[in-house]
Order: sequence, then C-alpha cells, then structure tokens
Amino acid sequence: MARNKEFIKEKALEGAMNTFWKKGYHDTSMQDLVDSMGINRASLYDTFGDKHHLYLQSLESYRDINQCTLRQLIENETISSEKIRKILTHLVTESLTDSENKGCFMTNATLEMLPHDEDVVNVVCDNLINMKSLLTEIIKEGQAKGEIQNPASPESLADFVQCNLGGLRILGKARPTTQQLFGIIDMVMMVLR
Amino acid sequence: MARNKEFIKEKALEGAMNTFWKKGYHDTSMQDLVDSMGINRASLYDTFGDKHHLYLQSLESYRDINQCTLRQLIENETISSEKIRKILTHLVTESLTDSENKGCFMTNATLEMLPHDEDVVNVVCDNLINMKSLLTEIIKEGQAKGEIQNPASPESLADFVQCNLGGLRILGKARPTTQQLFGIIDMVMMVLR
DNA sequence: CCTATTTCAGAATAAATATTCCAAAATAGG
DNA sequence: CCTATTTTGGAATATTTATTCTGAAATAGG
Repeated sequence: MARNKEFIKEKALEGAMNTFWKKGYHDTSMQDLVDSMGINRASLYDTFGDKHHLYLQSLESYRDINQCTLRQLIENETISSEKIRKILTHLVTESLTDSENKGCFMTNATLEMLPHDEDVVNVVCDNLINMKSLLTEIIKEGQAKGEIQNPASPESLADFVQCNLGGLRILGKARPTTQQLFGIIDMVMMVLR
Repeated sequence: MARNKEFIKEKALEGAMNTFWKKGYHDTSMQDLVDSMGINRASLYDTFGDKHHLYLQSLESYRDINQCTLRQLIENETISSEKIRKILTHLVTESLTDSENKGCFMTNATLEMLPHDEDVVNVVCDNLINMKSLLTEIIKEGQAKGEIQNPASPESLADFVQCNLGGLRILGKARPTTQQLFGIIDMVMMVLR
C-alpha cells in the first residue's frame, strides 16, 4: 500500500557493476553511481545500502554472471581439453576486444581490495574455489577419457590453469599482442597434452 | 646560498613508495604521504611535485630496485633453468612472507591505473619489456646449453613464464597455500624441461 | 655579520566526497 | 476518494581531499 519503485533493481545493479568494474572502488564516486545506475541518490541508499555494500553486491553479481557464462560456454563441447581451451580463448578474446579494456572485475577487486577487506576476500576466495572445482572436474574427466595425458593431479593442473588465467588478465591490460596471448594459450594446452 | 633540506630525498621517496604499494593510488591521501615520508607538505610539493608525479617517481623507483634485485638474484647461478626457478621462487617466497601481503607494486599499478593513465602505461610497458628481455636471454642461453629443452622460441617461452609470474602474484593475494604456489612453479619448470 | 634565497611548519582554501534529511509525489488497500 | 506508507528529487551537511599561501627559520656566500 504505497508508491512503487520506478526502476528495475537488476538494471540499476548492472550499471553499478560496470562502473566499479571500470573504475574500481576508490575511484568511483557516489555521483558516478547515481549517473550510471540511472536512479536517485535516496533510492540508491534505500535499495542498496552504502557504497561498500553496493560494491559487494556488484561483485557478487559479476561472479554469478561469469560462472554462468563459463558453464554455458563449455556445455556443448565434448572434448575436455577443448573445454579448457575455450575458457582460455574466451578470456583472451574478451581482453582483446573490450574497447574499454576493463579486464576482469574479480581480478581487479583482488588486487585493489585484498588483503584488507574481509568481505571482498570472501567473494574472491569463493569465486576462486568455484573456478578451481570447475577446472578440476573438467581435467579429471579429460584424464579419464585420455584427452588430457599429463599425469599430474587434476588439482595441480587446475591450479596451473588458474594461474595462467590470472596472468593473461594482467598481460591483457598492458598493450598485448594477439599472438602473444594466443601463444600462451598454446603453451598451456601443450602442458595438458 | 640558502637553507638546506632536512631530509634525504631517497628515504622520503621510499616512504611514498611503500604507501602507494600498500594502498594504491586512489586510496592514498596526501596526509598518508606526509606521514609515511616524514616530511612537510610544502617540502613534498616542492621536491616531488603533485600526487600523480610522486606516484610515478615511486613506481619508477620500484621498477629500478626490482630489476636490480632480480639481476643480483641470478648472477651467481650458472644453470639457466635454475635462474628461472630462482625468479619464480623469489616471487612466491615474497608473497608468502610479506606480513602486509602488498603483492607487486607494478602489478597493482597495472590493474589500478591501466588503460587510462598514459604515464603509468609507459612505466608498466617498459618494465614488461625489460623483464621479457631478461627472461628471453636466460632461456636462449639455456637452450644453447641444453638445460632448457623445450624447442619453442625463447620469446614464446618468456611470455609464458611472464604470464605465470603475473598469475602467481594474483593467487598470492588470495589466501594461497605454500604447496599450491610451489606446485605451479614445478609445473612451469616442467614445461621448460 | 649581512642578505639573498631556500626550506619549513602549519593555517587556509576550494573542491569533492559520502551520507542524511525533508518535503513533495505516487500509489495500494480500505 | 482517503490515507498510510513508500519512493523520489534534490538541497543540506559534515568530512575529507589536494593544493596553495604566508610568514618564520635556516644557511651559504659576500
């Protein structure tokens, strides 16, 4: 029995996510958020809480979207090693084509907010664990089917792939060349064999 | 024919470097810098220019110190592949032992300031090029001596190692385990063979 | 010992910041 | 149509910010 919101929460959150993604936490002002979310100051505080709480919700939203995108990306691929390649290629392609070159919000958040922000630590570690278990699963399956012949443990190989995903994110920020990034992918794939 | 400075420029710059390293550019206030550098506001502006200029000098200083440390680290090692291992191990050890877990200033700067800050782009790319040529040199030498048997081009292998150095920096921030990071080193060394 | 010049200490400034407040607008249920 | 309740717009507030200014302190060279 009252007035209705004039905006869609998810749309507004998407605006916040893009701004935090592009500018990071400390360089984003509430004014930036008011602009990019397309809602009023009071509505912002009322619906999302303060800046830090909104940042957390943005990061969690990014994590969910990303996990979902990745799983969709590989669901129709039958060869396990090719699943890994698709994940790596997806990241590299994103790095090379994003005109704003924002990188990965999760990685950006890791380097900006860790180790001091406990809340962000939780989201980042949660994401890292999810990602690792996805990779481990794929690798385990690949070893069983003989598509991945490296005899190291699936966990170790997953760590290795995850390390390279992070490294590609960094290199992707610093005027990378296409061949440089795809060369690294080939090298990683060679390791899995 | 005038008053002398009451501080040592290099010492003051070291204080600034540590603060920017720990907190990043945007979360560091001039007050933080006045405190950590142990000098007066007016002296700071007079000697180092504004905040951005001071940041640049701090980053350049970090780059120089780091390059120097790395070259010293490997100068007494005769086996090329072991030089690479020493570089990787040095980074991991630093990540695991730094009580503040600051990570690498250069990597932090890359994710915080790129792609928009042209001045930082220059320092970062310069450092990346230096690092790559160091790695390439070592790998080329190792291949010639048969200590590195992977037949890929030294440049590609250098890219690969550099990618993993970056990845380790990220993983090193998020509650890593010792075995996880050293496991990745073993995997990278296995690739070089 | 002067004095020209630089450094220093901290107050002053002006802009940006995150957050709160208040009154007007909207609306769902009676 | 009321009215209780929520949302909204934007002004208000109180910090914090980077930078500049002013005048006193120090000192090297004459």
